[in-house]
Amino acid sequence: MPWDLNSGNPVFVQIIEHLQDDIVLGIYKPGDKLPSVRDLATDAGVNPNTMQRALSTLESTGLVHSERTSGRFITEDNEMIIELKKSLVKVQVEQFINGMEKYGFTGNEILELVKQYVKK
Amino acid sequence: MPWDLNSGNPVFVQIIEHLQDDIVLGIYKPGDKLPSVRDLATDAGVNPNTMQRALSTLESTGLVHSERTSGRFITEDNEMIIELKKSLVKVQVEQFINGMEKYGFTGNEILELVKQYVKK
DNA sequence: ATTATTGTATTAAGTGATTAGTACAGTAAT
DNA sequence: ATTACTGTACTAATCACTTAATACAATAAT
Repeated sequence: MPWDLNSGNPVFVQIIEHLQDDIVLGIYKPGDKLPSVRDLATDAGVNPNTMQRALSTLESTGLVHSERTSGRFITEDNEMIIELKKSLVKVQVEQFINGMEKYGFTGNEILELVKQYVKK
Repeated sequence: MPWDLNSGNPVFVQIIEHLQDDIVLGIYKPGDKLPSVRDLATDAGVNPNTMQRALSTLESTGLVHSERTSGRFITEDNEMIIELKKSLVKVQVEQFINGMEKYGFTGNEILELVKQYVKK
């Protein structure tokens, strides 16, 4: 049985995740105009091509859209953003629990662990 | 401020993680002989060179060691394995909680979320 | 009108990871 | 002794990602 070897994280993917987080966290709000590709690239410390790739890929999800020459904007669909957050949280929690169960921890043991680490 | 863009996961790194998990889970026990580089490569579905790279890298941690021509073996130091497991668990829990807190969840909310997902 | 800014497109080069193929020397099994 | 297996070494080719540099057309700002 082949192992699972599909967690490569290229920079442009990490950029997408970063932008998704910013949107979900409300740093960018529905309808907001994003900084230009070039400015974002400078902020992130990456090549404009890489930022362009991240943005145009992110675009295919509908979360952002570009107005050819006036800029790029966050979706006005607040429900989409809320759903994205739910989805991101769900994935993160499930991955965590799966990982812990793989190590042999029971549900209660996982809860105890989280309790311990939360109190710091 | 530059973004944090350092989570690339090449295959040989994922192999290391996979092997660490197998050791921590007791699939390989202290002193056990590992399958040959070529067999492991076939198992994993990767090139022998890639497996060799993963193994020789893992070697530098002391978790495994090679006897030139007779094979490669898991450390007999059981304490090292226990410590590795603790460390892996700690990293996973902390990363999870940090991620959740970034999304604005409080300690109690995180616990509630875990509780929900654990019961499935 | 002129200028700056926008997203987008294109070509080229460089880098790291991976695969492929081959080879060598030492040990184990027979 | 012979054979098979072991880790290891080496070169070459390929691929995806990234960077670099440049260019174009449409809009915004002046």
